[in-house]
Amino acid sequence: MVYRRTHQVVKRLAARRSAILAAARDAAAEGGMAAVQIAPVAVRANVAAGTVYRYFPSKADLISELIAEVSRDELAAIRRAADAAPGPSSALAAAVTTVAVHTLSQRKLAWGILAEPVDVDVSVSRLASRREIAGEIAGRIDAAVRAGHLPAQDTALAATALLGALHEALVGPLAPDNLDDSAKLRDAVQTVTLLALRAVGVMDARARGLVVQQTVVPAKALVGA
Amino acid sequence: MVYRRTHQVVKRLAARRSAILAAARDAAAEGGMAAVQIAPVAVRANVAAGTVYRYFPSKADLISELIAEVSRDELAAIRRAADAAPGPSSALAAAVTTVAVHTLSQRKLAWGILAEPVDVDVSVSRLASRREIAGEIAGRIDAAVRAGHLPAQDTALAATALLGALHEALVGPLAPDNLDDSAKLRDAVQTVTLLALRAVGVMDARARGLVVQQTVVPAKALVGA
DNA sequence: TGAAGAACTGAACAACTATTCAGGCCGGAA
DNA sequence: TTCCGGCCTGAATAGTTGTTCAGTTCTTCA
Repeated sequence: MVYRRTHQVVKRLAARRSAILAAARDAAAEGGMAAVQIAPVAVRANVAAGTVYRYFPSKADLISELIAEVSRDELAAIRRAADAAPGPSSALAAAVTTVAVHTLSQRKLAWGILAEPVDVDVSVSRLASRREIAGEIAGRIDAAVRAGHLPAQDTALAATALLGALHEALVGPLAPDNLDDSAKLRDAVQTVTLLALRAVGVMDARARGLVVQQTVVPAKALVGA
Repeated sequence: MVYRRTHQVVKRLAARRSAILAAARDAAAEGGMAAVQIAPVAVRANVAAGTVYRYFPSKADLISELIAEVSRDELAAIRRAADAAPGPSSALAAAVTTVAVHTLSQRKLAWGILAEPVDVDVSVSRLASRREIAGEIAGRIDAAVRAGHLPAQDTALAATALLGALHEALVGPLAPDNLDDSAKLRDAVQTVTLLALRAVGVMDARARGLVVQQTVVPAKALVGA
């Protein structure tokens, strides 16, 4: 063997792989999953179309990894926010708010990742990612139920419904299209969070209190949106 | 002019048009919007591919009309159910239940019509249809608010969120895939209806009562699903 | 520095599908 | 019955886009 990968080469390969993924992410953020096409992504990443296939066996694999990456980020953010909360209800509110903020801050990307149909291969991996997030929410609901803050319920179904409500209200085709300034964004986040909390059985007054608590931190995240 | 359309010919043309639309609907019900392809639809409708273009200028027009048709049916069902209810809260519950039942009874079709991305031309017409349904729900929420049964709120956003919750919980990729027997179907409908009513501010106890009221009639509709 | 192998290129290929159109068919009027 | 014009057919066309691969360039190491 007369050729071995140098550390520098390994680094360059990794960088290129990241560049391709980033290019795919940018494309999705601009035009949804339909815009993630090999040729344009390759151009963005400054490589030839064929090179993409040295890093990803197929387009489906590329998209799967993109989805996994975005979902990982979101899940981490949810956990961070929820774990920092003082109690289970507050944690649930934080989790819901985080989902809302993340969704809003990259609407097209979220739409592509959440709803657009893709090959079966991709949909399998997407399903796994979404289940993780739904499971996290379900767990938070469950904690609040066990703490006696919420009535007993099918937490998995509730979590799914909550995510559906958030996504539809914030990025779906019926979502208001004038969520331009940050005041409106914050209003929208608060409104849907309130709806979500009441849906799982939080009393109106208490829900409003929890929503207000969640206002400060996420508002900052929206500035960069 | 030596040729004029006979009544019989007019009828045949209309029948053929309906057949094509029905074929498209069947295809969508089986495999989502992606399965609505000209050639297969033509085969189903017992016509040649080219004939489809004598009835619809393009595939986008065909799909637009399909969506409009399905939405019209659903909207009519919602209105019928809600108008038969004794009061505004009951009407809202009836409307929500109707959406849930309709959605469930044709999951693939609903998914295709609600979420799958299509050409811009189609998305415009789809948006209009969905707005009508969301508007109907928003109106019912508004009536309940005016009657003092619900707190004041952004009814348009609430309606959108409700639809999102229903759809995601019942037909989205996270929806439980074992909604096979009618008992489970009824459970699912009741659960999401309860969530939806609580989301807009119906008190838990009252919401449960409204949900029970709505159980009998729609259950029958599900038998044929 | 040169040989060997890895990485990259980008044009060609392949698969899929909406759309067209020249030619055949059928129904209507006289 | 005959002629005419709209209706229908379905193979060919055209556009799009994922994937391949022969040739080129770059990297490693003796």
